[in-house]
Amino acid sequence: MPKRSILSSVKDERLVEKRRNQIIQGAISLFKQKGFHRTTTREIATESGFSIGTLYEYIRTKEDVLFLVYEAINNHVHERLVQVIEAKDPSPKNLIGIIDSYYRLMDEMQDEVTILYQEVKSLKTDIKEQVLEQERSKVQMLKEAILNCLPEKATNIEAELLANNIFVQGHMWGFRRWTLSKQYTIDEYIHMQLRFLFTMLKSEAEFEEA
Amino acid sequence: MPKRSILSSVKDERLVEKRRNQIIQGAISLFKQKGFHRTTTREIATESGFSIGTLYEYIRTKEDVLFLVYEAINNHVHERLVQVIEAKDPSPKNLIGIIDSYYRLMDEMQDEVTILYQEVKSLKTDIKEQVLEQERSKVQMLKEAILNCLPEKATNIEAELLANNIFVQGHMWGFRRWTLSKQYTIDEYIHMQLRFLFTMLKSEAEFEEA
Amino acid sequence: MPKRSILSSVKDERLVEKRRNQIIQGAISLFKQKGFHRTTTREIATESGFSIGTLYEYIRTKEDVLFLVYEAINNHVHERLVQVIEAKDPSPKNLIGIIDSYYRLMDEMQDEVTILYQEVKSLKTDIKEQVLEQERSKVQMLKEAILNCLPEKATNIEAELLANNIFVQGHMWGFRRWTLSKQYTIDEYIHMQLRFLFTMLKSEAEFEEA
Amino acid sequence: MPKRSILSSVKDERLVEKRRNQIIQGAISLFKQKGFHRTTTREIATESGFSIGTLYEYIRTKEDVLFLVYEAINNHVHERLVQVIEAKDPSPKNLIGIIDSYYRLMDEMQDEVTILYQEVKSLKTDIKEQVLEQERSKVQMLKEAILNCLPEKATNIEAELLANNIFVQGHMWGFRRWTLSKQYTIDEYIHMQLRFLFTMLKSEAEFEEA
DNA sequence: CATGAATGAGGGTTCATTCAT
DNA sequence: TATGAATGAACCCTCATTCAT
Repeated sequence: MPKRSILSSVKDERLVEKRRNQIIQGAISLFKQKGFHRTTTREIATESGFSIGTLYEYIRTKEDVLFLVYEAINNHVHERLVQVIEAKDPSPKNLIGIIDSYYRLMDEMQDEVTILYQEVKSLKTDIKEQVLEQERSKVQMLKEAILNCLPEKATNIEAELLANNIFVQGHMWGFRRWTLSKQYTIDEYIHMQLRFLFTMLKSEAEFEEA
Repeated sequence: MPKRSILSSVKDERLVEKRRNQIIQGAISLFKQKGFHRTTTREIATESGFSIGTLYEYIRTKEDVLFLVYEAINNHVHERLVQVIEAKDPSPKNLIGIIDSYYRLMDEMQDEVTILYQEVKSLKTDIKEQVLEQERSKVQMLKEAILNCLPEKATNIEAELLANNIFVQGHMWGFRRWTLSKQYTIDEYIHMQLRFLFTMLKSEAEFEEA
Repeated sequence: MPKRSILSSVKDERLVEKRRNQIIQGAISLFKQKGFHRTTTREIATESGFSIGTLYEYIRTKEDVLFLVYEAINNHVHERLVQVIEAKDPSPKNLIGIIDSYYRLMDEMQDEVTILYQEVKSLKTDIKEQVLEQERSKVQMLKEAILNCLPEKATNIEAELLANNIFVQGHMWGFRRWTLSKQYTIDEYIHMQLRFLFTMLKSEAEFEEA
Repeated sequence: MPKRSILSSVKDERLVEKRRNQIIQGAISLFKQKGFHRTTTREIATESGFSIGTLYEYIRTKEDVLFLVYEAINNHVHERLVQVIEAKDPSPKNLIGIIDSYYRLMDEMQDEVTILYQEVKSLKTDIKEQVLEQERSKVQMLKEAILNCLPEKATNIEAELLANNIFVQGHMWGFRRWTLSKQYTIDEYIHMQLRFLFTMLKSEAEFEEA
């Protein structure tokens, strides 16, 4: 899913890839701590391991860094999701596996997810579109998993909403862990959310069995 | 719930109240459009109807404005929630009313809610605590509404999670309306979320009846 | 001839006038030494007697300074020219006086004139138009002086060209004084140019007489 | 007239010559459009057809490029002038031919001449000396043409001034064509300037005849 | 000889904050 | 109390120049 729209003045594709990964790692680490606006381009350069001049050989503006970060986070989540879903045949049990994996992934990526929520609004429209499209595709994957694994239990439109709910509840664990984690472990959180889901879909039987 | 921690050099309490409301209205209007960081203190002053010097008679730093805004938004939601809940006796039907009101409130306050998500992280810790505490109290209200209106249908811990889910799903309507509103009207959204909730609580009967 | 198109964020008109004069003096002094591009805005601020922040209260961009300078120089020349021309009735003798004054003015303003030649090209078009219009009006004044003081000696179109020649020869004294001043004093230069002019206009008689 | 003071790290003289011509052509083309300061060394390298690294094999600093350009323009004008003057025997008619050629050359080289006026001032002194010396020699050529073609019509010192006037009026056509070309075609301009010149020199007879 | 990635000083500009009036 | 001119640290970004390959 490259579709790199960010231009670089450096020609060597491999180097661009490498440097951009450094930038992404550096930036994520800083954005986690202080957010996008409070992070300076010089800090990003230093954290990435090179000079400010070099940073600007690989991006055009600071906002490009934000997009690179969004894209990287989204790609990472997307790839993991594809792996999990494609590894399994459709079955209620496997739906549990998929959603469980998704929640755990969100747990691992707490900080990254928080970054996602910060500045989408202020991105230029075309870049914003891309970011939102990336989100949409992930909700679609969850929706199809529901429809495939529990056929005839949910209408298309119900599945869509449930997929959105799951998606956001995943983020919620990251976002609101300051309060949630006082009440539940990640295991308990997942277990309860899954039980609710299967109850909603009137599939308690399948849930217990699995 | 004043608990004003923001100091002002002006003594006249009434004036402080009035000016701060001007600030809050001006700032919300600007933050909606461009976010906190892209809004300047000068703009806030102008939008509030006075000069930059005057602005600084009522706040200490720009971050104070953010807190004032958070507090105002939270208070508004809180008051509305209290109104709805206290107006009704506990009953399944009234739980529907409460949650319905909550969702509609979130619909009205889409932009304000978006503001809430943007910069909490960068607040100084003590102020952050206050903001988070304000959130917590709203989740508690929802939780108690669930426990009171549908007694014995949910454990304490289940109600807590459901309240969190509802809370976040309300925000979600504001946050993700770019995609959700293509699929559902607000009425449909609320109806489906409510049906899911009552199904989870195995209270379909009560839901149909209401 | 104010027509100030340069915006300032400061309201007090008198102060704006005063500060802009400081800027103009400071900038001219620096542009004389190192040209526009090699002068930094910080240097302009310091030379003007205030901080960089204050400088930007009175201009929007560095290019504004250039325009202010152009305008000031042009206005100065214009005013002096108007004074001289209006003080005298039209007569051959007085044409000599006018042109003599013009050349001496150019002598005084050597450095300023050099600045005028430097960056007109890179100004934004609308501002450039203004600057060129200011030049045009001065050539017109010289042309009319010729036509009025030596009626029937030159056609309209000849007077136009002669005015242009005089105008540029005035600049030339400033521009090429590194070589001209080795050959002539300013008095000799003026005398010779005037004699050439009157010869061209076949008015040697009037020249000798005056 | 090589007298190359610009050092190159490349040894092969022929290559140096070739590369420098590329640089000069590229740079002139860019300086015409955006001036010296707004042109980057990278742009010069690209326009010249090679990399930034290679550019710096043939120059030491960006200012060297400016000198190379000055020198090339001056040489070009000089050579053309020499051709014209040496091709003709001294006669009033041929003076007209010489000056006419000079004006037409200036017309062709409008942009180049504009470049000449821009940055001489900021050159280092020794290089500046060379550029000015090159100018001086051209004025001398014009002066001698006047003295030779119209003997006894002008003193040495008058011829010097007239040569300067012609020299600058040639530039003026390039510099001020935005206004001059509204009034005259190049033919008319030249004709009038020549007529003025011959009148000044009291050689109307020779002018009409030629 | 040619290349182009790396460097970092320095440039233009902004904006939160102060303080004299 | 209200004003708004003044401040300067700090930001984003550019670009001449170098040097390892």
